This record gives sequence, structure tokens and C-alpha cells, in this order.
Amino acid sequence: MSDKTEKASSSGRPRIEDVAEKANVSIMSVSRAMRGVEGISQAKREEILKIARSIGYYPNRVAVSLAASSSNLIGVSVPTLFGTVFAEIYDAMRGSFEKAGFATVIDITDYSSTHEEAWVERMISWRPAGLILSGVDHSETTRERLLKSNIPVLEIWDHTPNPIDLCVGIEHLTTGAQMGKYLTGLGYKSPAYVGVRQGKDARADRRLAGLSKSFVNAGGAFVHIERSSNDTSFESGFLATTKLLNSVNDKPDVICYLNDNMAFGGLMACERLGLSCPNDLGIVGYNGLNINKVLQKRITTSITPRRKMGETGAQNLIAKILGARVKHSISLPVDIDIGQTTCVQSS
Amino acid sequence: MSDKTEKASSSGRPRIEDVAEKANVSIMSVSRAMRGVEGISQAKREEILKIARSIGYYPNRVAVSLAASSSNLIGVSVPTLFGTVFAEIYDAMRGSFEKAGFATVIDITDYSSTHEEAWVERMISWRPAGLILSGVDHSETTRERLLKSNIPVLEIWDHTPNPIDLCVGIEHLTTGAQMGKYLTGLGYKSPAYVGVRQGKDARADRRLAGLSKSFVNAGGAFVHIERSSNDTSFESGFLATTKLLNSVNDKPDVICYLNDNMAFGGLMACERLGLSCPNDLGIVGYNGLNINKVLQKRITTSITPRRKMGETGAQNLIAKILGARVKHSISLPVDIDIGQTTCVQSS
DNA sequence: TTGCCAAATGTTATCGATATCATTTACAAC
DNA sequence: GTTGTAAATGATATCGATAACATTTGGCAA
Repeated sequence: MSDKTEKASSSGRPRIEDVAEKANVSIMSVSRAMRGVEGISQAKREEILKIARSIGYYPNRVAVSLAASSSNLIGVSVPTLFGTVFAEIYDAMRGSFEKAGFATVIDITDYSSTHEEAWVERMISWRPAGLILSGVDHSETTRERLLKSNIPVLEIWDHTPNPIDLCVGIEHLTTGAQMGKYLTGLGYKSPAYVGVRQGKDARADRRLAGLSKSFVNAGGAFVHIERSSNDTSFESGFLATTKLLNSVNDKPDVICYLNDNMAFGGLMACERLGLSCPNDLGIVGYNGLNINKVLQKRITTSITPRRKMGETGAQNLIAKILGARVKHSISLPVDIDIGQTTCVQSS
Repeated sequence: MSDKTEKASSSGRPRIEDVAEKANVSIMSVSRAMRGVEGISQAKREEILKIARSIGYYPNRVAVSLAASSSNLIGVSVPTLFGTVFAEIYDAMRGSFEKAGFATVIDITDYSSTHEEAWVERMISWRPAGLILSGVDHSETTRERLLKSNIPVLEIWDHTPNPIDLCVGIEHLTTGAQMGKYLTGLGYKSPAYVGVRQGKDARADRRLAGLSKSFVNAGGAFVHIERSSNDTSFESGFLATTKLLNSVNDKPDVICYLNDNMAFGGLMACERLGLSCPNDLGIVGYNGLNINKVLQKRITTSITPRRKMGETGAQNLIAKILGARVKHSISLPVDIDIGQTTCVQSS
């Protein structure tokens, strides 16, 4: 029994030193062999790789990151994973990140910018390769820290001409106005709105502002705005609609929802109350979510390019990380999808 | 201008050394002050903390992790974020992890165990505080590596008496059999099944096996098993059901779905084909998803305790990480939720 | 005043890799 | 056999923190 004086790795996993020892070379040769960089003969490289494989050596990413002053982590902050919007955006980004060798650290902010601020600080202490934030509404502190950090940042989902760094999104105000225009064109005059607490979802608030603008321009106005829900589930849409229809004096001719899920809940509430859509009441959603593909009575909605957004965003961020020059601000178009829950109003 | 010979941090962010210099103390004093450990006077601690705050110093987690041979990262691997099941489980875990100071690195496997295997290797190289895997079906290599790694591991969603380490889940086979028993009790004899490709979702396959067992015991049998879908969306349920009802000779008296979303798609398909549910055909889902709360005709389903599972799992994993002894394997009950899409069959 | 002990503070080694620079080797040209 | 040069290989400093041990300081008893 040879008495090995080498002390073992504290974590129990093989280190570069263990490989070097077995292969009778310096740790630098192992490092070069593993990374596939030049500076080592083909024969030795293969021998080292074989030994590394045989003892199950994988470089410690923590040490690599410390030496490089930068990790292969990408922080992703989304307000929620429910409702599929951010899940889809994230899903569209995944492939590119994985291919490029990045791992994503997720954070859910629940729409709190205080939470986001704390997360940014925690993330920066990981020296991430990049950061992704949802929307463009961040605290001043968050903006400053990110700017100072020199870390590539992508803002996604919303659009601004002056992003922190990169931005791929849609114009929520415009998109709201666009739908408003379509609805006033059909003759709707007295809309109601169902969404979440004001200030919680800044994008949704902007869409409502856009809708409102269009209606006011056409001589109409919101008869009621119902923003008491805490989430955007089917059930919240159902409950808010029931409440709205039971309590409001000025009956709306159309209800605009924060998204399709709430709209579907609203549609169910109408049925339950014996109202016929679109004859008695129009229903309008947002996003073009999955459920709309199977409904006999498809909901009129705006289709947001979520996959496209994720793909473009991820590619741009990766390009930026790798040092390329990329377009800083990209605005994607949103299409109206005319369903069977709205119709021409007789005047 | 004082000529500072101190070289600046390569990443541009202040280091512990910068604080030490400004405060005229050693880096160890700063370290102690920041961590709130004893070994430093109250006066100095406050002074150091003030300086740290003023120059925006936050400890580099990469360096901390290297020194500790362990990070505060917890790797979470889920097959998908769509369909809300894993999103809910994850959401239920979040709070505990955040409170305990852990960050989660997410991975989506798309139900591929090869993918999972590669991910485990990558994650281990981050020296995570813990790992969470979905289900109990992993490659032998994955199991071995995890066992050897000494990292606390939680398997969630499925249950096994012999987990890699910790496990909190439900019995999918039993749960399928339980629903099967309920259905045969109503008099159903000729079920069909709609799910995804065999082998893709091992848990769903086990539920089907359970269902089948119950029907066989009662003298019935599946007349058709439709597993050509690639995902569990509303649309896949719709399309598969349409196909099934149009092509199968032996008409089923009930269709069991992989989950409620597919079931809802199926329900829509029935409506479209002019079939009345539950009179012409029963519909059964799984999970007790959100949509079921707003349907006038609620789908008969099994309610899985997703939040409970996430909470329990997270707490146990954290306890284990902190060195406590915890129950290794926990099996949670699943309740049948009787809706309006199934009814007693006249014999 | 001296000596002792505990608290406060500092010094050095370490975590596991990579960058940088130094040294050795191999081989061609003379 | 020299010599020169490029490729192969190695030694050491470094990334930014913490652990372990060493030293200083302050207060109190003798």
C-alpha cells in the first residue's frame, strides 16, 4: 500500500490536482487538456482526458468563476410563472442559453420592485454573465446598480427606447389603443375593465390607458374599472366579472380583460348569469393564450409574440455577452385576433 | 492626489480589501463584521458596516462558495413549466428557500432523463446546497452520482419507499386505481385514455396502469389508448379526442385524460362533435387544475396536493441541509373531486 | 507594578481553478 | 556537435473570501 500523502478534496469530488497526479503532469496541462486550448500535445491531451473521465473529474465551476471574475449563470427575474406568458418567454430562451453553456437562476418577484431590487444585488454577487428583467419599470437603485455593474442586461416583455442595456418587447400602450380602436370601430361605447390591483402590473395599466384613450377619442368612456383581483387566474376573472355585472348600474357593452384567462373566467360568469356573448356583452382578452385554440366561441384578443421575444432576447443577450455589437432596443408588433366574443353594435 | 498603489478589483466591484483599507482594519475584521459573527467590538463593527454600505460592498458569493466548498444554490429540475403543476410546486417551495437564503437554479428536462443526467453533472460542479428532481425515475448514472456526491437531494411529485435521499410525493399507480374504482363503481366499462407518448411521462403511465387494473378487476377494459400527443395542452387534448372519436370503432363510455387541461380540450371536442357529456360520454381529468373552478360543468378529477408537496419538500430539504434528521419518504393522499362530467351508467 | 486572561485584531494557508511567465524538450539547420 | 526556435510543459501568483492560528490590547487581581 503506497502511502499517499496527498490530502483528499474536502468535498469528496476529484480535483484537477488528482487528475494531474494520476497522469503525472502538472495541473496546467490538465487544465489545458480539459478546456481544449492549445499548448499541449495531442497524445498527452488524450491520455489526460481518459484519466479525467475514468475518475469522474469535472471542473469546479465555482473555482472557474472566481478565477474568471465571472460565472456562466444568467439571472432571470419574472413577476410570475403562472398564466404561461413568462413561462413561454422563458421557454423560448432556454434553448439558446443551454446551447451556449449558460445556466439560468430564476427569481419570481410577484410584481414587487423592492423584491427585484434585492434580487439584483444578490445576483450581482454571483458575477453572472448576464441578467434578464421583466418589463422596464425598475427602481432607480436597481437601474443604477445595473448600469454600474457592467453586466449585460436584457429587459423583456415591455419596450422602451432607453433601456438599461438591451431590450426586446412590445408597446403596451399602443397595443391597448389598437384594440380600443378596433372596438370603437365596431361601435362599442361603454367598456368595463377587469384586471389586477392598480400599480401591480404596470404593463397592464398601460394597456388600459391605451384602451381608454381610444374610447375617449371616439366619444366613449369606461363605465367601470374592476381591479380588486390579486392574480390573473380563471377564477379571478370569474369572480370579478360576477361582482361587476351584479353591482354596476351603468351596464357595459364590452368587458376588456387583463388577459385571456381572466376573459375566459368572465365568459363563464356571463353564461352563469344568463347573458349571451357577444349579443348582450362583448368579451375581450389579451395575449392569445392556449385555451383560445379550443374554444368554440373564440375570445377576441391581441396575440403577443412571446416565443419570438424570448428567442430574440436570448440571442441578443448572448451576442452581447460574447462581445458583439447588437441592436439595443427592439419593438415587436402585436396582432389583433378577432374571435366570436365581439360583434358590430347596432346604433 | 494620493497615489494609491492598491490595484482595483478586476470586476470593478468593491472587495473586502477595499473596505478593510478604508476602515483601517484587516480583512478578517471586515469579514467578521459583515457576517455578524463574534470576535469584533461593537464600535468597530458598526463603523465597518457603515463604510461597507457607503462604498456599496457586497461579499462575492463565488469566493464565499469556493472557500466553503458549497454554495447557497439549490438546483431544481422539472420536466416542464407549462400545465402549472410544476409551476405550482415550485411556487410553493420558493418562499422557504428565499427565507433561508437560497437561490434556485432551474432546469427544464422536457421529460428527458439524458438531459437530466447532464444537468446533474453540471449542477454538482456548482457545489449546490441541495438538488431537487421531479419524479423518481432517473438513470442509474444519475442515481450513482447523486449518492456519491453527498449533496442533499429531494425527489418530488412521485413517491418511492427508496428515495435517493428525501422524497415527498404521491402514489400515481394507486391514485389511478382509485379513480378507476370510482368509475367502475358508476358502471363504466369501456374507457379510453388520452395522454402523451408512452415513456415520456412515467407518472402518467403509472396512473394509466392503475386505472387499467381497476377496470380489468371489474370486468372492463380500455377500448383505446391515444398517446400520440407531444404536450398536455388544451389543444392536444382537443385534437387527440377528435381523432379518437372519429376513428375508433369500439366507442368508449368514458375518456380518462392525462390532466384537466387535456380533459377540457376533450370536452370542447365533444361539444364540437355534438356529443353530450356526461350522457353520451364521461370525461375525467387529473390534478384539479385552476380551470375547473370556473366551469359550469366541472370535470371529474383527482386533486393533487401540489402546494403541500412543495412546502413540505422545501422544508425537509432545508432541514436536511442544515443537518437535521428528517423523514426520508413522505407519501401524500390524493382526493377524488366528483364533477359533472361523469354519472351513473344504466346497465 | 507585574502578571494573567479574555477579548479584539491580525497573519497566513486554503478553497480549485486560470493567467502569466519561466523552463524544458524536440528537432531542423549549420 | 552546436545553435536556434517553436512547441510542450511547469511553477507561481491570483481570483475574494473564510478558517485556524498568532498576536496584541485592556482590565483586573495580586
